[in-house]
Amino acid sequence: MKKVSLKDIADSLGVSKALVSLVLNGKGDERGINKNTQERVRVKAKELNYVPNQYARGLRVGRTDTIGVIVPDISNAFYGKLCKAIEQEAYRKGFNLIISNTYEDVQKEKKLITDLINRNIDGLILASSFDNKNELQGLKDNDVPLVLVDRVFEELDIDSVAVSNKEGAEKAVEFLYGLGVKNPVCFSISPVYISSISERIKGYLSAVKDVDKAKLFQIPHDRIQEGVNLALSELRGTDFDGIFCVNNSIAKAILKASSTQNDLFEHVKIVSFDDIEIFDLVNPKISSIAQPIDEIGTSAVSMLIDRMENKETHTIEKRILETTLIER
Amino acid sequence: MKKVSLKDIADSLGVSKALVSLVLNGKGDERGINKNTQERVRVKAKELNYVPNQYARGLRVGRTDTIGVIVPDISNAFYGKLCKAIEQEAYRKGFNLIISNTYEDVQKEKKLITDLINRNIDGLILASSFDNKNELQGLKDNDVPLVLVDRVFEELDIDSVAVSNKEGAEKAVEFLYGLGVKNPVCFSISPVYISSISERIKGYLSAVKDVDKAKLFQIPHDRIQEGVNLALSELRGTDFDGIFCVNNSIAKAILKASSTQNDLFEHVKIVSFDDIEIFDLVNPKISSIAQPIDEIGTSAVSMLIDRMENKETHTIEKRILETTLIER
DNA sequence: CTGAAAGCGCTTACAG
DNA sequence: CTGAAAGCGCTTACAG
Repeated sequence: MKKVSLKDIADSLGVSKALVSLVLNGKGDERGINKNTQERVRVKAKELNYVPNQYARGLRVGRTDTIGVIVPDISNAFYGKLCKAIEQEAYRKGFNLIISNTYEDVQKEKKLITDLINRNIDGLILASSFDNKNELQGLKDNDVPLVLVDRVFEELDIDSVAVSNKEGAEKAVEFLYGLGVKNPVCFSISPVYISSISERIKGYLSAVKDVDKAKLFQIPHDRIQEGVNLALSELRGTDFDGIFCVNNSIAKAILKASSTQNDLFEHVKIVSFDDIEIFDLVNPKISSIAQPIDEIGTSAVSMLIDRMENKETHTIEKRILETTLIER
Repeated sequence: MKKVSLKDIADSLGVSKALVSLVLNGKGDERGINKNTQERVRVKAKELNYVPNQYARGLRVGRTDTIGVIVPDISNAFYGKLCKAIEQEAYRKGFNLIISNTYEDVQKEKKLITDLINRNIDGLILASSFDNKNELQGLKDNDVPLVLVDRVFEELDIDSVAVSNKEGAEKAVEFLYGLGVKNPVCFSISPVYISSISERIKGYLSAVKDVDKAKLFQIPHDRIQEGVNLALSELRGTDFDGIFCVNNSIAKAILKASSTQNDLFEHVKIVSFDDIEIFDLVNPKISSIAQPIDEIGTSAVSMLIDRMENKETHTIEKRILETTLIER
């Protein structure tokens, strides 16, 4: 049961492959091919259940209509929604997606990037875990259209979409003060070199009133619950009364901890980066800094397509979107 | 800046493309190619930053090492985790994934399937929204290796992986009775023709003691909150004292509703299909029927690869995995 | 030990 | 209005 090819259609109709190709690609009129012939081709193609071989086509025209997407972890609510937004926009514009996760593993990220390039993707949307901008420089040299999302590299000339992380964090901390909080601490996640995280930390440090009393916890990303529990036991008995969480994973771990040590949170206000639906359902109340996820995804796709379509011209754009405070 | 091809390496070394191809595919020793020549080829390939063109390769060998995955919605916790499990196993075995969402849109599902076939995927993992098995029959005729996950079609001879939905639902309802519940109702989701959902409903109906008092709500999948609110207001004042939710989306809507009408839930026990992390963090307590998501994903991938490797032989396998009751 | 050649299925100048 | 031919970059018998 071999697949049907252009030649099969051509032979059974007594015309050339070229003609069939032209008709099926909608260039029949433009090339003045007999209406009747065109119709016969289309009918026969349908009858034989013809499916063009995209590999042959890709080889010939050098385009694959496929976009690669690499994120840390698609099962994280933020990246899940981001991928959904990217997928919808890409689909609308006729592109398929190859999605992969790095789980913050730099080696895996390197391998994935090579894999995707091997597969001749037309472009790449990347939320990178790299600590080193040199890795990306290589990618850029490779001439693959690239847009960074969520996590960016200031020093590199690469298109990117992200939110104003520092300002968002400042907004969060100021909100805590507004609620009467005196000593807000920051629960951050490591690795800290990720731009989004480091910016949020900067925001905390810049907004905190008494820098000497500022407290910053670095929770390892692969042992979040453990780290959060540790931090909380360290804080117990001190005069902290507010927590700024740099992302939703931290906030979830705090929620989990709160189920066994509810007392600790009676007089503690919490605000977290990332708005996730859980926050609507739980106690203690967690306010949040919401990111415009759909807009991030849509922007990333359209910037990437722009970049693909006119590679040479076109200056670098580093788009920064605003966050929204959601009070609870 | 053209991409480097086999020919470039061959020319610059004064050997043939064939030799370069052989060496780079690790067949140098097997074909007895001079160790020294092999080394020169590898060094040169690295130096020129050679990346093989997978489209040319795919065209030639008829394999793409790519698996298509179609799910209703990757931003749903269940499918997000399922995709993660699939991705990890596929990556381990050297395959990439093309992931797409249908959002329960049958037309989109049809188009996506055609798209993926056009892209010459080696196989497809599908959680289908089809109400009609004929759609899938077409796919099967097309000879694309296929494994159904989560949602299956009893009547079709297609490999599949799912859990024992009916038994899981029975377990859930029996658990409610064990807690002293007298009148458990069922919150289901429509469309009801989805196998997983219909099986869970069957389970509820078979486990419920007083069939005359059994109550089944069909909540439309695209207006869940609204439907749940409506159902709850209908139930208010009746003697219902237990809810079985057919999936996590329903349970989340109930949680949301509970924040404004907490009183309603004081004497109502809840159990839901799908175990999601929120359940650890909220009130009212929600027990759950957990699915072995990782195992579903891993099984799907290995069954698919099996199927790809020996298409003709190999009988159909409909794998059913067990669920676990998680009491809260 | 190595090379020349065919061919995967398509698209696109070119020719008539 | 239509066809013959080249060529995208690779792999794999075949020949020596």
